[in-house]
Amino acid sequence: MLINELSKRTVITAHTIRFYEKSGLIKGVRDENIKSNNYFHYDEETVEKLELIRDAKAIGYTISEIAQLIDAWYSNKLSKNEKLAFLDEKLVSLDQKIKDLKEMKRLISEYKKDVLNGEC
Amino acid sequence: MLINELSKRTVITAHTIRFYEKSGLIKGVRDENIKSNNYFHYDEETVEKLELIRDAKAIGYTISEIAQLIDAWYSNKLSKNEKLAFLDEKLVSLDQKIKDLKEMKRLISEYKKDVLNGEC
DNA sequence: CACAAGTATAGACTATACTCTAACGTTGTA
DNA sequence: TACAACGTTAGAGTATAGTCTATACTTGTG
Repeated sequence: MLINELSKRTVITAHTIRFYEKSGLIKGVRDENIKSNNYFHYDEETVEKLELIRDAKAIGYTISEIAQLIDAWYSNKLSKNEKLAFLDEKLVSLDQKIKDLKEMKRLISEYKKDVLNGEC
Repeated sequence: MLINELSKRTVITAHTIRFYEKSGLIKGVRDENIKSNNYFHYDEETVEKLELIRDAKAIGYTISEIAQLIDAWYSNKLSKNEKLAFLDEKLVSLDQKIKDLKEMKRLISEYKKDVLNGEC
């Protein structure tokens, strides 16, 4: 598929998709048989990757962290053990983030009590 | 206390503290009795605020969200009901973030299984 | 065929959140 | 008293993550 379809399917603008491509997160390929243009073609895997990018961004991952995640997911730059170690690291940091969020919930709930009691 | 002590106690650079002050997150006061300089003085509440800023930043809140949080916490710009509504909103969005993080954990765990089984 | 819509590239622009530099005045200490 | 350390302000610079514009060529439609 071409960039316009990819954009429509992922609800990410073509500009942003090209930005992700420049950043190395995704990679389109050119059709050698077509000499009249040099349009990029994208596959289903790219759709998946863009969905992963959206999810990972939503939880606060940076572009370079997401690039590493995509490497662990889709490329063979890492060995099996390196992939597992990297994914374990991510799981640990996600647990930490969940802990931080719960602590903030506790803080806000406590403060809510004070507000209810008219203490501030 | 002066900015240097505040900086040491919070482990936040004076530059960054001044940036937060410009952004309206904290507020130092000048001592009317001292005419020779116009140094800012900070109280314990400012230390607390900077700790709140650190915590809130860690979970992904922006400066302007933190400014609102500090208003709900320390100022009287909001009525009791407005404060409660704002805090409830924050609790809901924290729950959503926790859900997102758990979903990402699930994704990563699933992928880890695939890697273990040599499926990718 | 005209012309709207799609595609590529380079580069400018924006917002957020710092981070640093310069210039200059104040305070504390050997 | 010299001078290092501290404080203030204005403004420049950096990194991240887009977002938009201009230019130019290609493709699809009435």
